[in-house]
Amino acid sequence: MDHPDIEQKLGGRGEEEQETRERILSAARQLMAQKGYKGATTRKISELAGVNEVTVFRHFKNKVGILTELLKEIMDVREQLEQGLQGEFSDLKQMLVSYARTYYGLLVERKEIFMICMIEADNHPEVVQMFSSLPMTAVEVLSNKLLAFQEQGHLPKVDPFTAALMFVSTFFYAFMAKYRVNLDLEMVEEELFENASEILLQGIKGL
Amino acid sequence: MDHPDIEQKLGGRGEEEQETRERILSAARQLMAQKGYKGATTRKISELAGVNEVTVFRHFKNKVGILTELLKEIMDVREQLEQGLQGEFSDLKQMLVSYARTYYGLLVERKEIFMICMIEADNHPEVVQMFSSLPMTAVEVLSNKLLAFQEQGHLPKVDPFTAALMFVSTFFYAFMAKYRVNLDLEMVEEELFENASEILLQGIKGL
DNA sequence: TGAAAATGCAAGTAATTGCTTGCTTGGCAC
DNA sequence: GTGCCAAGCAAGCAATTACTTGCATTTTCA
Repeated sequence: MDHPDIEQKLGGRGEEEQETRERILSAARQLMAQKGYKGATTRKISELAGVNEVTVFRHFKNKVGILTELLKEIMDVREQLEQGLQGEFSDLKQMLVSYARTYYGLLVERKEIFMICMIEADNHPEVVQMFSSLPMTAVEVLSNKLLAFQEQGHLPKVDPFTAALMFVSTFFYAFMAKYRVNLDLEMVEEELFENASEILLQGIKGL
Repeated sequence: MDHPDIEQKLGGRGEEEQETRERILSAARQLMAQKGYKGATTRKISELAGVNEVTVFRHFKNKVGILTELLKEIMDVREQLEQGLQGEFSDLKQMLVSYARTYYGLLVERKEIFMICMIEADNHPEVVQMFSSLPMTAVEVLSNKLLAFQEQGHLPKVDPFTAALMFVSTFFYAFMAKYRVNLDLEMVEEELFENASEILLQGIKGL
């Protein structure tokens, strides 16, 4: 038995095993995002996963073990963001729209984990470290790109950091409103990407 | 004894009493913001407040009683935001800077309560209602103001909602970064207000 | 089929948590 | 003084929580 964290699927079987483990993780992910770490009791997790509570402890050393496992899911954020900026774009606006899509998509895709991070920031130091990576990474990556544009003479002298911050914040806010506060923004996401990109480029005073 | 929520300071004394009550509230505010509602145990609250645990229950019916009391502190947000837009401004930029100051100041002033709301959104329905007021109210208020400007012909046809969302998000993000994730933005707030207002108006492509 | 591995079930444990009760103490007003 | 009221103190209580142990049962694969 021990802790099968190491063995992946060595023997013939391992599918069922991963299935159970995955169900536990999924239940924990959902509950912790909703109720917080403390609110997600091991009993509730096991019930939602449809397994006995003991099984949870057979798969994970303890409750924090589950959390740390979940946290691994946001490790590769920076890479993904940078990758989203690799391609060639017809113009600056297309790049911004694309970046918005990537970032917002990333948030939605892992909404539970991000919620957990938001909620548990102060309680688990590991979380802070992991979490701080995302919001500022997103700003940094875009900021650097804008700076590059600027140095090529394609942009006048505005503060690229502030610009990046404004842009990224917008989608974070929209994300939070929709998935945390359950507010309807009354706006299609794609439309928001377009509008925000336009405004960031031209300003509201227009040309 | 009962619950002195009603009696304010009728008799001669009542100062000491309010003092204790205030210390309890303050401790709870701090702890709940840090550790969440569950993490802020009544024992920890009493310790931080420097009173006996029983005293807590002499002042509040139960633990939720403390929370609901704290939540009252964000009821008047809309008014304050609208008030901040009442005065006369020399130009649009000054108005934006002023609005940014008001909004950000509001967040900082009541950071603990807002943190509690963020954390506890799903667990306490009353919280959701209270909380949803702020973020979208801030957007709405500004959005309406921009719309008015637009109707007066002072602004071209951009989506005022998106513009307001971008603007408000920026300071919310900055606030979260500083007070939740403890990230240093390496930027003076006042400078951020200026830069963001400039960008919102002119865009990064400049005139 | 048969051994091994994974899961279920029953029960329990020590710690924590929200909250109560009964009693004492100390300060203020009359 | 005397009576009142807030607060402290000691103790406890019932529920919950993370986690364990021992054993029976099922599933899987060779």
